[in-house]
Amino acid sequence: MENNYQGDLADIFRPGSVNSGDPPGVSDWQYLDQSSDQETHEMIQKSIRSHEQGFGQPFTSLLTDPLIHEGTSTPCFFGTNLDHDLDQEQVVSATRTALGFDDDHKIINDSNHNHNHNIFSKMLQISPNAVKSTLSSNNIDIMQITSSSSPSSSSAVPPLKRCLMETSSATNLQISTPRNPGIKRRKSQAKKVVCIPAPAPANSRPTGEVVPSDLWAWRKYGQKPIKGSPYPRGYYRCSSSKGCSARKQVERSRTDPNMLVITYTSEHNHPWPTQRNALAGSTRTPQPPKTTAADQPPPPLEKHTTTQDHHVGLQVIKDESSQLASLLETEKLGFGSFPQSYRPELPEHGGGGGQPEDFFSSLGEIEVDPISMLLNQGFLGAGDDEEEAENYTNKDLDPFG
DNA sequence: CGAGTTTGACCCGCGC
DNA sequence: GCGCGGGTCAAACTCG
Repeated sequence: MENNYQGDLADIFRPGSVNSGDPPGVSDWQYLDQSSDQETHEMIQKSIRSHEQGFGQPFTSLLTDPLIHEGTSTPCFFGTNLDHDLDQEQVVSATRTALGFDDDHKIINDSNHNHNHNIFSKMLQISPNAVKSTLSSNNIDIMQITSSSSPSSSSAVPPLKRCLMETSSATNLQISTPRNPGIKRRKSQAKKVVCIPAPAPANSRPTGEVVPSDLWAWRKYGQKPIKGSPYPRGYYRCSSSKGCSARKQVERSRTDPNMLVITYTSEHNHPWPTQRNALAGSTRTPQPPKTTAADQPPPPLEKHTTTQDHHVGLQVIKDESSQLASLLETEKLGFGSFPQSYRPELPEHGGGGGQPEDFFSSLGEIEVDPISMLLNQGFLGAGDDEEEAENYTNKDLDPFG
């Protein structure tokens, strides 16, 4: 049986100190925070302590980048991974250079908002070499990839804290405690929680969410109002393959409507879909609600429209997300410099394949969301050949190099 | 026609 | 045991 587990964000942005010379530990969080406050640190360290006590793995990742949704919210991704023990050798940390940290744990490209670099490009610069070089056994599963000045977030709560707040409950649900022996219960299902910036604030569409599409085909099978939250939760299952048990739940953050909390449940039992038609699995333009306004949850924030950008193959939201789309368009996700072995399975064109151009052209026929791509596919699968990994340097992986 | 979403009903875990 | 609330099912519907 081949290993279909493709890794996730947690596998990539796992622990370790940013500076490989530093001992890993709570102190690593010093670099985390240019924007978070004491309370945030306490939340983090609380999770870390839980982790150290064996209560699962705490946060796994958090990325922010002010340029993606500059002016709306600070994107951050926040994951947990509690369903399996990761091979420590898979863990990535070499972020100081790959992700833009300098020796002082300051963030490169922070305030300058270099628009030629985005979160994805940074993520894609991670070298397998680096992954293996800075691993240690007692690490913290969180790090901030880029700092954000988060200049115009309307919320008084720092984005990081919002993420922590938003995901902490989901995380806690899965932590096994003596009082809560994880037998066979719904709550004990392995979950990965990802907090991402909402493509657009939920305003014109009272029902449902504009869910960032990913390479997987998701079919919505339900939606429920959630008690205590003005926003409904959407339920999606993988439609890429029959029998795939992968599911995800999408809901808008209660504390920050600009954020989407996506909870992934179960793993895909199949490789990435090699090709998808334009509609399959996509979130198509929402139908007008059939129910009365009184039946609808409140959300409203701001108008937006959706579209399917078939050129890039990414569902985007016109207005602020077009920025992201154009970034993807121009940078092609940085995959051009990805080692073949870490590329997703994609259709070959004319027997070509292998060349970046072919790879890029193939992107036009699938939906690509680097977030989920990294989440679900990862490029650091278990059992990566170390020798192979050493063939790639940061330069090789640097789309700008 | 086959893909999707919507939505009320149902199932079931969990707390009291 | 009961009720609440989250998760899933499936019929009805829309869309291309």
